[in-house]
Amino acid sequence: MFIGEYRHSLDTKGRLAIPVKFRTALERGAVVTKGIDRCLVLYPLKEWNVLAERIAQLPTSQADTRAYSRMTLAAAMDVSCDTQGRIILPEYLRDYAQMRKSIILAGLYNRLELWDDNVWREYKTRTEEQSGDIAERLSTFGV
Amino acid sequence: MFIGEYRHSLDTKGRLAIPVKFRTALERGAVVTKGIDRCLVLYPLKEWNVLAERIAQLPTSQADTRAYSRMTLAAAMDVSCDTQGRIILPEYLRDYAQMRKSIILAGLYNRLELWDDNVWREYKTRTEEQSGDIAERLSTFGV
DNA sequence: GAGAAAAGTGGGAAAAAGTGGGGATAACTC
DNA sequence: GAGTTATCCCCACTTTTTCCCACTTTTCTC
Repeated sequence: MFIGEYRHSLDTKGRLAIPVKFRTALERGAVVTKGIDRCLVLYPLKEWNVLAERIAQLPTSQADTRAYSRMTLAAAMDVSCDTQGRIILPEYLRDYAQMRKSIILAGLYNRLELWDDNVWREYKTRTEEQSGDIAERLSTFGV
Repeated sequence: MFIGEYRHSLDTKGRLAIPVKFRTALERGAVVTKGIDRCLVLYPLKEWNVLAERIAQLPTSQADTRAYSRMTLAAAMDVSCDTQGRIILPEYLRDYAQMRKSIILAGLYNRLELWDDNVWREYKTRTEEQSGDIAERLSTFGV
């Protein structure tokens, strides 16, 4: 399971090293896609398949669901670690997540989130200020 | 299954290279036709047959379904990869999708969508603005 | 805290993928 | 049936990707 925060750097070829701990969980294949709040999400293939299957079932007749499947499925890209344990992030995903050089890898149990360092810091300061309010609202979910 | 976004270019002969990953899925035959939102859709023959069968069942009494079957069935053209892994897009389809040189191939699980680069970018900016609303409405589908 | 091992980073070279165009063959026209 | 047009095949070039080696930094061990 993925937990913890790591900072690695993106090289000029768009490669990102995966922490060793996580490599075995991804060696049977993985998929990166867009996440909410300008981050990327990396799923092990098994996790991804569940998600993709559900999205593929959505009707193409409605503009909403068409847009949603285009954004999630077309944005997804299957990746695998090279012999050095790195994955390649396609340009269109790096653009979306405003990635420069310093990248944060955040473990979220069944998935890894990838953030540009700056975006991550901004997000953190923004949410930490509101952490009290957020906690309040979470009570609905039994947390 | 098709996922990911690829940018390839259309040459003067109307040929478009298919990403290597996808070629095996299409080597038993494929069909291109008009899609909604000014894009083209490329189906492996098997997927196409399912769709065609379903369209053929639609009632001819309603103007909507008549228009839809005409658009999809009459516009359809069967294509196959040449020895370089390219397909030829007929002129009337290129015109419909306003295709110039730079083309986006978007994997959507059971099919590939083909977009002119400009149209794709426009569509994306338009939908990204509304992405919050879309997510809200999608909750209806349990996503 | 020094040395060894492991993890992460960078770049050059080989291989693969994508692109462009010439020319042979087939089809179509008058 | 000759000429024109379109289609397909093949070759050659360019760009991108992948593989591999080497270096740096961090972590661990004694």
